[in-house]
Amino acid sequence: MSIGYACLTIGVPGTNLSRCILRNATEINLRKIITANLLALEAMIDYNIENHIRLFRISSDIIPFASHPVNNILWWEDYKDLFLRIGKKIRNGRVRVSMHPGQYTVINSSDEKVVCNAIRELEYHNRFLEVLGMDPSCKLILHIGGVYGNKQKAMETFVNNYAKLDKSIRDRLVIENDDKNYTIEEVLAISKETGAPVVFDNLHHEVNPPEKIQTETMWLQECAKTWGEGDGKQKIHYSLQKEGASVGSHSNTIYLSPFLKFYNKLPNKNIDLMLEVKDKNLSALKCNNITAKGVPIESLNREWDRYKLLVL
DNA sequence: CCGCGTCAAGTTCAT
DNA sequence: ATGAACTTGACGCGG
Repeated sequence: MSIGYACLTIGVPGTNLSRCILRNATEINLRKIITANLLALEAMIDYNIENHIRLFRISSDIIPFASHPVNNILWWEDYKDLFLRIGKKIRNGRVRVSMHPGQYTVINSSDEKVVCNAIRELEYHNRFLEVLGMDPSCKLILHIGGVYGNKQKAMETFVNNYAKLDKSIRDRLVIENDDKNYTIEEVLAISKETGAPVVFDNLHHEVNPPEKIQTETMWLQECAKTWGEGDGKQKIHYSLQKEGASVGSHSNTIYLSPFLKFYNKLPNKNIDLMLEVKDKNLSALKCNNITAKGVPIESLNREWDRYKLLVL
């Protein structure tokens, strides 16, 4: 099992991402940010490899306004060398990367323009992974979208619009249950129509349980069946509710007791587990260290010092 | 230079 | 009908 984290690396110099607001998005400024962010991404990848973290979600914010008309930069050509260099590190380091288009990416919208923008957004993410040279086991994770007062119809819209996507995007797309609208049961039904693999998110599942009552283990096994030959290992998302915060918000850190309880119940340990947690790499190290074998002790000690300094 | 309000996009829910 | 939450911390402006 690889355990990974999303988008940002805590406490490591040179890994901070830059951005700007729309009215400052000049070509010069955008280029400055893109270069800085690609170097930051490289630093995050270096860190992950050094610390035996083999699962990582790349932030959507590396290229600012990537699917917005204000950004006309041919970044996939102009920064190709940098992409190739980073991609090589990712492959040699055997890191599995993914991306997760944001909440605005809604391909089942009743508004055609929204769908159009969502497709542009998917194209951006897919291109990013392609330019890095990542194979289709490096996934794009997407929620189903809105309900619009008629879930059955909204699910059909998703299936129809999914079918219209380029094959290269379809080959990467993975769908996930969310905390408000679509339960794991419904996402699995959509998977049946589209063939898209399903990511099981434990907290979303807890907060938004399906009508059909069955154990988490059984849902995990059903999701496992949706992962085909070229899709790589089954992936799941794991997070804990932040105490005292609104329902579905992520905890600051992963507490080992509930994590181990979850881990021990997993029907198949040969899967990849993405943590969604505020302390990012620190929890990834903690969870990797308690489940994995063969992590060098000096790496463990160094990271524990870092962890104590920042979190405890 | 410090601190606090702001930030592309969509949807749902609360008021 | 309008606004906040979702989730997020860096930016950017005003003091």
